[in-house]
Amino acid sequence: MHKMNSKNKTFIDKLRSSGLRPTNQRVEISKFLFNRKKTFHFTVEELKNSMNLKRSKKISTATFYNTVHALKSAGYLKEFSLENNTSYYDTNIKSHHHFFDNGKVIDIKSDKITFQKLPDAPKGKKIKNVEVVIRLENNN
Amino acid sequence: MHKMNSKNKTFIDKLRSSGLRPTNQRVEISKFLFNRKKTFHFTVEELKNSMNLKRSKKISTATFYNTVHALKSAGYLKEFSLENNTSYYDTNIKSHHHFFDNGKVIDIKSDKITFQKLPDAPKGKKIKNVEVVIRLENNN
DNA sequence: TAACTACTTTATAATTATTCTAAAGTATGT
DNA sequence: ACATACTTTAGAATAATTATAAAGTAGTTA
Ligand SMILES: [Mn+2]
Ligand SMILES: [Mn+2]
Ligand SMILES: [Zn+2]
Ligand SMILES: [Zn+2]
Repeated sequence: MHKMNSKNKTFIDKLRSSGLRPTNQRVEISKFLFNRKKTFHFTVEELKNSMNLKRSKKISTATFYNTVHALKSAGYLKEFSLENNTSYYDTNIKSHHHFFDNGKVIDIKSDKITFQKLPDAPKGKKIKNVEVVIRLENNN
Repeated sequence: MHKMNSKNKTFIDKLRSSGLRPTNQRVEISKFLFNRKKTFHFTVEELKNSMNLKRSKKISTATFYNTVHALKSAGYLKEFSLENNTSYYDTNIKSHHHFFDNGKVIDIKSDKITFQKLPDAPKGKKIKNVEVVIRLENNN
């Protein structure tokens, strides 16, 4: 028994177009991920904790993992890594750059960085994308 | 009871200067890591397997982890991440760039990439380093 | 609407990478 | 050679993730 407003329509389409039944859990997760103005960078554990905190009926860990993987396979999420052993996900699926500031991740739009010189791909290979990480530290 | 040639001297100094006693295990690992012409990128598990394969007396997993961490803390190794949840280490400790080609990592010297435009650091922050990953795919 | 079936969720077990623990072994100074 | 602090090691513990399989639900279809 759940209501459905026009806002949710988008997510339902996103899910259906990925061959995923728009179950309650999936719609809720999609809403949480995509219904925001700024890019969202997260781990599955963070996603689970922040969503389940507010819910009486918790969504299971497995469903968070399943849904994030499905959305990634469908091309709605991008995976990346910091230097620990946890997967991060990015709601910005376009090729782009990042500031890394002590575990905090900030997007840099692709056109904010341009190259003067870039190496050629080794023979038999071609460049798929070029992504830059700018690591930050505090002044002084 | 172990012999010691002049080749090992370097590694012993490296270890001593890091406050580490040059035990047999640490010297062997250092030799394996640093006694090569090209940069070496590896996971602890890979290191352990390739070294222990050739040895009758195996070095323990804990010692591989301990030694790699110690060498990293001493500044002789750099840690980085691909998009799985495993730590990689790099014997090239200078800031530099990489090609990523299906799990294979290739160094790009810093001066092979130069920038035309780079964003400013957010206020209160400064740039520590800028590293580029060029992802490759096969032609056609 | 009832029934059917394939897909989904979930609790729980398993796996992988890594770290911790504490006992036995070793390097270094005296 | 002795003492002592540092090291190695097997094995237990932890964290992130994936697998399993039983119970539940969505999208048909009758
Ligand atoms: Mn881990
Ligand atoms: Mn893992
Ligand atoms: Zn991003
Ligand atoms: Zn490198």
